[in-house]
Amino acid sequence: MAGPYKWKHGRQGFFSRWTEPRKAILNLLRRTSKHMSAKEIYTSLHRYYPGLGLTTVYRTLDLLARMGIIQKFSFGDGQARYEFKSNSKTEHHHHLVCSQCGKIIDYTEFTEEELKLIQKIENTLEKKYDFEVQGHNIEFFGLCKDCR
Amino acid sequence: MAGPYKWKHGRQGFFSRWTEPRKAILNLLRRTSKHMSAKEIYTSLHRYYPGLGLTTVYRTLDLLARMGIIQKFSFGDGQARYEFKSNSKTEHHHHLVCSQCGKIIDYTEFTEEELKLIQKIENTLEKKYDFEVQGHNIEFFGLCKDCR
DNA sequence: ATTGAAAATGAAAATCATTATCATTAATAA
DNA sequence: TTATTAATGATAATGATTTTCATTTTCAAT
Ligand SMILES: [Mn+2]
Ligand SMILES: [Mn+2]
Ligand SMILES: [Zn+2]
Ligand SMILES: [Zn+2]
Repeated sequence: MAGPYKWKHGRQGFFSRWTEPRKAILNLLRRTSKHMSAKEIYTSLHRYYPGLGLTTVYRTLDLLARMGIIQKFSFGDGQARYEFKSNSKTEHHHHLVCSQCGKIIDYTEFTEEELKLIQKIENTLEKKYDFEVQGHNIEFFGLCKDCR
Repeated sequence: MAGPYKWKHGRQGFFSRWTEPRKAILNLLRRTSKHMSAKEIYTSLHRYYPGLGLTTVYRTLDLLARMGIIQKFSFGDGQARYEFKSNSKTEHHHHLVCSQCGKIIDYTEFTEEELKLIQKIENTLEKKYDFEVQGHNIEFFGLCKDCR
């Protein structure tokens, strides 16, 4: 009896095969500027990959999120939304969410002041609450141009 | 045939009767420091109000949120959570969310610097995006003391 | 006190996003 | 090739929230 099989494991042992569905889903999120839900991703890709199933979309999104490649958000409209997570700090951004129509606007204009303060706050929190800060979600909600 | 009936309308025309279930739900949220879900509120109150239905809890939470008395949150654990919204600025707070166990910690220690900067950012956003800011959600996520 | 319109309620059914099952297919080390 | 595991997708199950609908409650007008 042979010993256990060995696999070329994918990045960080999260998966072992970089398949078509996975590529397609990540590429879509890479390209789009939208904050897409699983259903939207499925509908968008199903056109080119008729075999693709919604289950695989959910599984892949979970996988990519666990790997830290994409970020999952709950904006409060009942479905999770995802976006590609750039590793460059300059592309980090926050959100403006219209509480009327649900539109989401990316907000990227950070001042030095802002960046420093956030860093300072995170340090304070780590000490005060013995909490390891991994990231933050900052959103401003209100009424967008069209919903005023 | 008499003309249309006239009603003493409740605050801002959102409702017309300040009933027992409504009082009970608001009072619970007023007292607790937790961030409770509809189900949790239902379970907690059902003990004292055996007639209370989960549907009424959902309806009342929606009502109170629309009135601006409570705030609805989506922390990403699959169910909405609610908390009483103090009108005093000193009680405004942000959240630390443990991505492992879901624990939510209120964070209230704001510096002058922090408050001013947030105000400044909101003003910038209003102009730049023609967006009427009504509030913000700021959360830091990571690992709590027990989950490190 | 009685009446009748409208509001509020709760049980049950419906909806909708997400997850679990399971049988099938694809990939690949041996 | 073959044996073994990974990946997939159809389907069923789950769980939170909403909708429907029949009943009860409230209250202004009589
Ligand atoms: Mn974004
Ligand atoms: Mn809180
Ligand atoms: Zn809008
Ligand atoms: Zn924790």
